[in-house]
Amino acid sequence: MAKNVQLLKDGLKNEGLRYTSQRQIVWDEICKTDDHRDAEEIYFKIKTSGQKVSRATVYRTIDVLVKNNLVRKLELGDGRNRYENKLDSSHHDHIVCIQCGRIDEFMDENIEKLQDEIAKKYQFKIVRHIHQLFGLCSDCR
Amino acid sequence: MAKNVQLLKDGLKNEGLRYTSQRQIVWDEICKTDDHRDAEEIYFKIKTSGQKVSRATVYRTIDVLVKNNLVRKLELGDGRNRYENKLDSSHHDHIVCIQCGRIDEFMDENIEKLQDEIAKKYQFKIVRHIHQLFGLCSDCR
DNA sequence: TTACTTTTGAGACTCAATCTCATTAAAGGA
DNA sequence: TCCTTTAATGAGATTGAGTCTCAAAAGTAA
Repeated sequence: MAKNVQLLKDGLKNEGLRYTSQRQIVWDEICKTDDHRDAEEIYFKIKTSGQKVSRATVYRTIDVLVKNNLVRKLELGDGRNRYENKLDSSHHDHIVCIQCGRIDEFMDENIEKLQDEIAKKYQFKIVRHIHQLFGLCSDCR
Repeated sequence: MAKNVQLLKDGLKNEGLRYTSQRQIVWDEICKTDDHRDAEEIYFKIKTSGQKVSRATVYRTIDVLVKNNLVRKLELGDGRNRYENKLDSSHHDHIVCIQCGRIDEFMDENIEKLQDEIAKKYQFKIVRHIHQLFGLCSDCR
C-alpha cells in the first residue's frame, strides 16, 4: 500500500498537482479491486465506508488519475464510464457479456500491429483506441 | 428514393410496426448524407426544414431503424451516439480525429478473423463489436 | 365506418457528469 | 513556525443526452 501512496505522490508531482487526502482515498478505493466500476460505485463505496469525499472530487480525481496513467477509462457506450487501476496490468481490450455484464480482458499482438498499419495508411497518429467485443459469455449463451 | 421508401416499409412490416410519415421523414433525413450525425443534429435538421417531427419520435424512430438494421449506431464514448445509414455500406470500423472530429472508415479482414478467434477462445458468441482508433489526422498532426 | 391498437407530441423527468463559488488546505518561502 | 499564494474541495445548481408519460391522433383490419 505504501507503494500506491508513492505512485500517487509521484504522479501528482509530475503534473504540478497537490497531494491531498481525498485524492489518496479515491486512488486507494480504485486499487482495492480489479473490477471495472463506474464513478458512482466508487463514490458510494467511499461514502458508505464513512470517509468524506464529495462527488465532484471523486469525479475530478478520477480524471486526474486517468490523465496520469494510473487508471484506465473504459467507455462501453452505455452512458456510464468504468474505471480500473493500471497497477500491474498491461494494455488490453475488453470482451463484454451483454446478458450478465461480465467483462473479460484480451490482448492480441497481431491486432495491435494491424491497427498500426491502418493508422499509417490513413496517415493518422494514433493516441488511443477502443476495441470491445460484445456478445454472450459461456454461461449466458 | 422510392427504394428507400420500400426499404423502410419492408423493415417495419417485418417487425409488425406501422408505416408513418414521421418515420419516413427521419429515415429520409438519415439517408441524405453519409455523415456520422447525432440524434439532435438529425432532429434539428428536420425541424429547420419545416417538417414537424417531435424529438421523442426522432429518438424512437432512430432506435427502430437501428434495430431493423437500416441504420448503424456509432458509440464514440463522448456521450453522444452518432448514426449513419447502411444503404450501400458494408461493415466497417472508424478512425476518429480527436482534433477536428473527422471520421474515416476502415475495414480489415484479418482483424475480423482475429476477433473471431478471440471470441472462440473466451467462449463468447459475439453479437457486435466496437473498434475505434482515436488520434490526429494528417491535417492536424 | 367502426373498433382496436399503435404512434405521436409536449413537456416532465432521469441520470451521469460538470460547473460555480465560497471555503479550506497544500506548499514553499521568510 | 507562521505567512502568503494558489490549488483543491464541497454543496448544490446546472447541463445535456436520452427516456418516459399520457392524452390525442392516426394506422389497420374487419
